[in-house]
Amino acid sequence: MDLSDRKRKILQAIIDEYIGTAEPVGSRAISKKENLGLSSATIRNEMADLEEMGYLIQPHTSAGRIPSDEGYRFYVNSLMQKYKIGVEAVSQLQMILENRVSQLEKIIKFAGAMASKLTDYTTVVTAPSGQNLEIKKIDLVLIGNRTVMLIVVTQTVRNQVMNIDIDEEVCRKLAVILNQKLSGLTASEITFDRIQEIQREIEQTVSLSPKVLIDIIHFVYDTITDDADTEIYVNNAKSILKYPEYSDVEKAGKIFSFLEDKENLKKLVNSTDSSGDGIEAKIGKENNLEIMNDCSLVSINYSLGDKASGKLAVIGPKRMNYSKVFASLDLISNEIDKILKYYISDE
Amino acid sequence: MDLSDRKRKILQAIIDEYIGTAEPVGSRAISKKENLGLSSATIRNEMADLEEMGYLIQPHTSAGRIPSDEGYRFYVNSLMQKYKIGVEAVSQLQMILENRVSQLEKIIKFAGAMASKLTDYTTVVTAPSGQNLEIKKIDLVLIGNRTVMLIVVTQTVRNQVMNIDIDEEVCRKLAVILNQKLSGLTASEITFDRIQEIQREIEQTVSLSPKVLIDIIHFVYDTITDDADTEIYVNNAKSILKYPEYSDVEKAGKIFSFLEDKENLKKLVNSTDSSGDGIEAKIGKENNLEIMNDCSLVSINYSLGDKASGKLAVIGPKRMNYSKVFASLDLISNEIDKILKYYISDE
DNA sequence: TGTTAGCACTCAAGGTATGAGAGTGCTAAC
DNA sequence: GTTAGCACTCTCATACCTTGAGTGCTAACA
Repeated sequence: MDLSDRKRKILQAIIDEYIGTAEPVGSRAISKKENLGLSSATIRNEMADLEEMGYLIQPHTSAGRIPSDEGYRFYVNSLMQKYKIGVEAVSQLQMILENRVSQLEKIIKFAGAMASKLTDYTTVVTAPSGQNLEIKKIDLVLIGNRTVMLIVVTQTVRNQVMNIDIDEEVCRKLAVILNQKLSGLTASEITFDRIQEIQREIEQTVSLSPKVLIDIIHFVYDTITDDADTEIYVNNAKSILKYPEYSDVEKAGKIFSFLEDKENLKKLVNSTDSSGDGIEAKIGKENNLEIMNDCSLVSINYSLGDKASGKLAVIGPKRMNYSKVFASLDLISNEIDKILKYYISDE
Repeated sequence: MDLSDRKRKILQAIIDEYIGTAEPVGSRAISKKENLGLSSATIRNEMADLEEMGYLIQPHTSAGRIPSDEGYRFYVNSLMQKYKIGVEAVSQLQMILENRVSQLEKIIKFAGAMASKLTDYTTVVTAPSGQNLEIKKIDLVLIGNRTVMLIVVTQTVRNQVMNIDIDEEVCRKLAVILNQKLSGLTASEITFDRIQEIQREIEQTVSLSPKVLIDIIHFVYDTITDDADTEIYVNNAKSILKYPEYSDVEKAGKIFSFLEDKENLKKLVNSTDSSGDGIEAKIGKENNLEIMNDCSLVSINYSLGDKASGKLAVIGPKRMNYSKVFASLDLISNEIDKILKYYISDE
């Protein structure tokens, strides 16, 4: 299955060209542009071979060739040139980040925005699950008549509201117990057993009707362990409309619907490999999703030390500038890692 | 400037028709559909009059007429029929809301989602400014080495992070003082003078380097008064692509860019009347914004008692179904008001 | 005086033919 | 193994024509 050096060069030239123009590329164009010293006829023969091998597709007899999914795959794996991001961009990114040590969420949103700015494609970024973040503090605040807000502080803040009939005094006592028992743990370490232990402790200290107590216990447990609404942020969705492959409004609309459907988007993004710290590209059908057949998803994991991790991904046309996207994601994820490591360090 | 009854009926019929079809409507169509007992020739004469008066426009000589901005305006002010929302939809909305008394943010997001579901247009919803919400509690939590998070609880939670070198003990003391001095107030009541008063109090109780103290004071003041990032949520942006007036990808792209540009979107939405509790429609050029020339913005204020208010708005083609949009916004804002009133009541 | 039928006219939209251009595959010669 | 040359194919843009919807005007009618 390996290709002659000449075939590789030709395939690379075709894909590079196609990425730029979105037009099928012909033999003449290649023989002119590249200085391979070959005539178009020779290139034609090679192209016919490459097509037979499955790397190229001919939309119709008298058109040039475009890369197949396999062609892109080969390109990404073996042919692609390394893209070098300009020094100005890098130092600008670093500068902004340094002045922006702030909430986790802001950093994450910023990462997405930055990626879409560098690549000019749509980006998707998910917040870390929070299940592995240490609970710094828990608070219970009365914010209205019969309305209590539970606030869980980790690197970020999660809050939830419940209607229940308790007074400020009780609130305070409950908060003290919850803090004693839970702070320092991570959400994933908190089992329902542990919470029930707390329930017994509360029974001894505070006088509450059993129903209210049970409600509170469930409330606390749910709030802490609920991971359903890990956020997912989409940036620059409109860039989709820039690419000729979506000039069909019908098609564009479908992609937009998909990008607004956070649940399925999460599924897609989470279907990428979560273990490594490398970049993963899923090209067209590799995504196993009808709507992504004409798109590629390039993703990278960023991490908060060893505690939790999220994903930063780019969604774009299959003929995206992979090398630029790879370089951008790599850069951002590295810089963000640095910041986050500093930001959550405990010593 | 008043119109004969017949002209009104004809104008109404034309706009109703155009709202449905997005095609210029001709005299024959009107004379057939409406049972006015008039021939197309008569209608034609009336239409010529209406055009002269500025209510209608003829895209080209041999086409039917479409409403002008003034035509829509007249329609909205005087002609429009009341739309009745189905009982099922209403009771469904009420049911969901009742089971969903939860954070302010969630309610707001839900309002936007619901409006876009009812109308099938793009909706925009802004959170209340927070400046008039009472501070329930303030907390200061150490979340990492030299990293402090300030948490301000009102009906909602705002948090901000700062790098500063203090220990847990100091944190706690500061939190106590801040709570004593600030809880119960609204952000708008907090002046820098007042904060400086607190600064003096801190100086007496806690030993801190002057620089750190000043940093903290600024940090607190900024976090509380910062209103820059009041959120704005966009729903169902993709619906734009459904309407033939945006089948031009170019045009659609511009609208999308605009919808992603939160700052300018806020400006647009906030340019609507904020005092009343009625519905306001801005049609085409009335928005004073190039990009909105072919769109209408219909908005309503919702309120949290008398304390703060936000906006719920629909953005759609000028030929939107105004009467349905009006009814939907009215319904949702009413229901949300009810819930919020209950939710923030203090007694 | 208001309404209507009739007719000539206009214009956009859609279908068809045509030609140019890009690109291919194949063959034969180098 | 490489290349020049040629016939062939297919898309795209253009021009042209037809069709149909709709108008404005005029003259006749109630």
